[in-house]
Amino acid sequence: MAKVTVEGGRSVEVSAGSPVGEALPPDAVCARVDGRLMDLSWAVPDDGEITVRAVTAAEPDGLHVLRHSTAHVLAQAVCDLYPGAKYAIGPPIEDGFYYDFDVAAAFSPEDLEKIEARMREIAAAGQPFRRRELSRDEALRRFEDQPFKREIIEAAEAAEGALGNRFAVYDNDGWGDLCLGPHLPSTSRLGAFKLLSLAGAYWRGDEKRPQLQRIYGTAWATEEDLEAHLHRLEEAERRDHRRLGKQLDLFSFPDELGAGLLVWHPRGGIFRKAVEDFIREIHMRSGYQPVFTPHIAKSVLWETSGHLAKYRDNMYPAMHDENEVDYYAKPMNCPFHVLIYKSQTRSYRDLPMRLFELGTIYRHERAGSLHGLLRVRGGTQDDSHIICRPDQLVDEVLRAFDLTLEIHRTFGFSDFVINLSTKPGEAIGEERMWADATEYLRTALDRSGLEFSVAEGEGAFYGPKVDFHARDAIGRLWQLTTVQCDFALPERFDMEYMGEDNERHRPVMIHRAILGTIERFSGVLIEHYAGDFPLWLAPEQIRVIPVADRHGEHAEALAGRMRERGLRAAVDNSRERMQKKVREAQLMKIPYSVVVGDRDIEAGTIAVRDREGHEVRGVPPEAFIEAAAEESRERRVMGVDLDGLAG
RNA sequence: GCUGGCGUGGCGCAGUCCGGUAGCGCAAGCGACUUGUAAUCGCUAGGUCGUCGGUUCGAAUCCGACCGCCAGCUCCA
Repeated sequence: MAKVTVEGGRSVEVSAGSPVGEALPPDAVCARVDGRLMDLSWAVPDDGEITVRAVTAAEPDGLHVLRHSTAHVLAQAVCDLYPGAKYAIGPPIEDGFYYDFDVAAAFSPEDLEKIEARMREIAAAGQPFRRRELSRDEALRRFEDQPFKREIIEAAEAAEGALGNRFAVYDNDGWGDLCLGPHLPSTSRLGAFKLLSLAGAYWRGDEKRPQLQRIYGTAWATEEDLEAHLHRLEEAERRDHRRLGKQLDLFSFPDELGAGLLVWHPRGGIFRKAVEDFIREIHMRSGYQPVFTPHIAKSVLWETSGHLAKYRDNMYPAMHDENEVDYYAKPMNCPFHVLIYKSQTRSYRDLPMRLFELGTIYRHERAGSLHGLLRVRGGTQDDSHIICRPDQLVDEVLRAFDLTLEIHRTFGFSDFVINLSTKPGEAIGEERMWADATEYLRTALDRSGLEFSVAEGEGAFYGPKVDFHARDAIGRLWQLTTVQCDFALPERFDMEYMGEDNERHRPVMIHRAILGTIERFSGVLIEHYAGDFPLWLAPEQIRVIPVADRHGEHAEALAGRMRERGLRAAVDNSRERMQKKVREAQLMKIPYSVVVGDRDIEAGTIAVRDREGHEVRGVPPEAFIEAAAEESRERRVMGVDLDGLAG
């Protein structure tokens, strides 16, 4: 006999060797024993007492198991329907799971329906997942015709002699998969699932290895959870900046320009200018100096900087000019800023020098990684290089953090995930520099009191960095800010300053971009606000709508007064009905619509409507104009209280 | 870059499987209506069907290349 104590519950006596599941409530999907997740069928050892915790699909670990088992059933269904299919790996992922296959013909969306239907049959059949442990040889024999499984077995053994050379196999109804587990007790316990998409994926993520077909799915404990997730996907779709960019007439990517290259339309231009004006203003206020640099430079600059050696894959090919040297479009602004620094002998009194530029860069990103504004080939960074003495570095990094938080707060972001990224495989500079630079950043982070985690090997090729990821309105994280520490470029460019001791010293450099690129940041803002920009960012802030043609002149006068107060106001004088104009203004997500007709002209009032459809009549025009001008000037995220204006 | 899917007036789509030289809605222009909070009615114009090449009596439709877009290629039994 053995005694099983269920955490937060009672103790049960069970006979030795009986499944731990017998002691657990029926909604358990697996058990946590000594911190390890085990199948419900795991046999209780006969001697002692154990404490176990029931894990249900309502908690992350349980959901993970549920998704893992769903992936397993996906592979089973594929093997049923496509004899000879080779199956590779199928882990649970955030919100779902995937499984990679090698099958003769490409899957089509119709195949997904068939596969999903087969999965439902398997679920309905209630097949138990049975765990067995095999020796290496047995396992190899068991997966004789499954090359990916064989490779996993061989690699696992080479790596760690996993499980002491025992390999777990989960079988249900004759079909089995190599898997550490745990799994659900039965396919009948699968939750609500749906196959979502198809994609290619390299075996082991290596582009030199065979490309497999990946099927993505999502799985949840309940139908309601699944519905909620599908709803979130729709919500993300509704916010898609590429769709909104078109709808709001902000920008476009004409084919004629080339992939990843865009033009900003007038409405997008106003929006972008609002972003840039703010960014310039706050940088000037924070002790940065504006600089301007060209878009191309001779190859020698990129040789010195190390870009041709380490960053060439991301650069556009050279421009050849007969009888002249090659030129390259710049993928970064740093070398130019270095040249500005080096234009004269610098004193320790000149430091820190904070050079700021909205610098346009060109990067030949892989064709398949381009994604609207979020990944472009030509973009403009809010780029700064802070050149300082080593003893100033920590303070300068802290100042950069402060500026980062202030800027993001203004744009409506307040929740961040922060990473300290360390030396990558491809890097320049001595080990010593890397260690020092990383230590400075860590010190600054510690002093800032910000929470952070370390991302090994994720640094830039010239130095370690701190990245800020902002959480948006629907909980997604976006990498925006990067603050990078660089001891290498000052060395390469032989940057110096005269110290107090009348000796030459080497400065250090901080690279930092707070928004990242204006393009990418704009994409994030569009998705964050779903196009409903705060007033100060809205291309058209107020649309004045005359009820009938005869009110046009009055509307124009009103809009004129708004413009005098610095507001971006326009009159809709198209020959449409007023209702149509209201609809139009709302579809264009214009923050405020102002309607004027006979009654207003007579009473000297206006009717104000926000883009959510909230409407207030009888508002004194000056009160509204004043409130809106203030909202815009102060770059508020929240709109004015319309009800408070009604007098 | 790779795998799969897609590309038809400014925008959103049908037509492509089973070749016979294009259709709808919105937007645009014109006319009528002059309207109080999410689409008034009518008329008109607009497309060498991404590009180039091939097959065919004939290609939006079939084949090839290229360009562009979309999903993924990071999560490692």
